[in-house]
Amino acid sequence: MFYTVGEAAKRLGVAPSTLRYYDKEGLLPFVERTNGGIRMFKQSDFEGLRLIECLKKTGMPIKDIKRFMDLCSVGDESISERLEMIDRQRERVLEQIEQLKENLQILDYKHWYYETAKAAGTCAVHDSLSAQDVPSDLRAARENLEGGVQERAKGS
Amino acid sequence: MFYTVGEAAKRLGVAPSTLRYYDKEGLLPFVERTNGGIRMFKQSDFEGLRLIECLKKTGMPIKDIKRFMDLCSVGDESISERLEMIDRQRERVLEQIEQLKENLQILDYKHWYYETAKAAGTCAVHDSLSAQDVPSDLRAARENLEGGVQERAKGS
DNA sequence: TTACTACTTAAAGTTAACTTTAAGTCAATA
DNA sequence: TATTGACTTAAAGTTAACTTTAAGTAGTAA
Repeated sequence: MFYTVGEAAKRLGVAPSTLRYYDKEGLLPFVERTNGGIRMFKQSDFEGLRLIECLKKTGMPIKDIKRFMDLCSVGDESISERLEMIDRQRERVLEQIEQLKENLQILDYKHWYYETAKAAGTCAVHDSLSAQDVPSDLRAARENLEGGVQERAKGS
Repeated sequence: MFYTVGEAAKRLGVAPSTLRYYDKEGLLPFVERTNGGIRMFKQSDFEGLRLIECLKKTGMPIKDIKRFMDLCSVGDESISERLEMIDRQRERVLEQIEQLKENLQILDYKHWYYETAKAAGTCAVHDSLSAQDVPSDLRAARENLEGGVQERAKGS
């Protein structure tokens, strides 16, 4: 029912040194030790580790994750603050997704750009193309990419 | 019609040292200089910079961005390879979005968890709750978070 | 011509998040 | 009891992406 640091690391797909580092940074106050000082990860510890993974993957720095874990340790009096941290992180994730979607549009435009150039054998094919030659769902991204400041004279 | 490094940095919302660093790393081969050696950013340079921003924000390392810029410099013979790089990056972005959405679900569950705990004044309220007490759209996230390995005896 | 501000480079410094190393300990097996 | 492999800590090393510093140059305004 218990895992050593190596077994826990394998189960989580991280290096043992990573778990020791997290422990040293105070992210794993819930992990107990044997008399000999060896860490014993129990089933329920993996729930905390899964949350840490979630916070890390959504860009929360180690220090802030430690803050959250400290709040968990003090008990019920910190519920409101924990809720606030979760809500702030949720909003950051929504922003990240929006940002990625916007950048995805630019990559979609570039995909079309190079597909078209590849078919023509040269990027110069785009010199004679205007907005209506660009697939409608990519026009906004093209504007975004090119700054939309000035219109290039076509066919000149 | 030209920008110094400081003006370009301001327009892009980055530090001048960042643009100098990018230039040193070979990301800005298109930026020209005055006789005196001062960088002159022209309108069209901002298109390249916008693409660099896109690649950076989607997690591409500086080295790979340099690779892409080098490909741009060689001309039409590198179109296919540039297309491949764009396509690979597109897929990474789709993966990132999926990952973020999954982690968002966990945060949504935690939001509900702490809202409920806050209302009850204690996290212990969750000890007496079972799967059907969890909003249906959050059950999957709860399973994900708790590993779903074992069912806790209720009310014991 | 003298200030003055922003520019230049090279090199060193910073930060986050690990990873590696060194020296030693624990626990199970031959 | 001795060996083996995984564990322990502290401290140093790594990497990416900048930022800062130092020493000097460019270009403009008085």
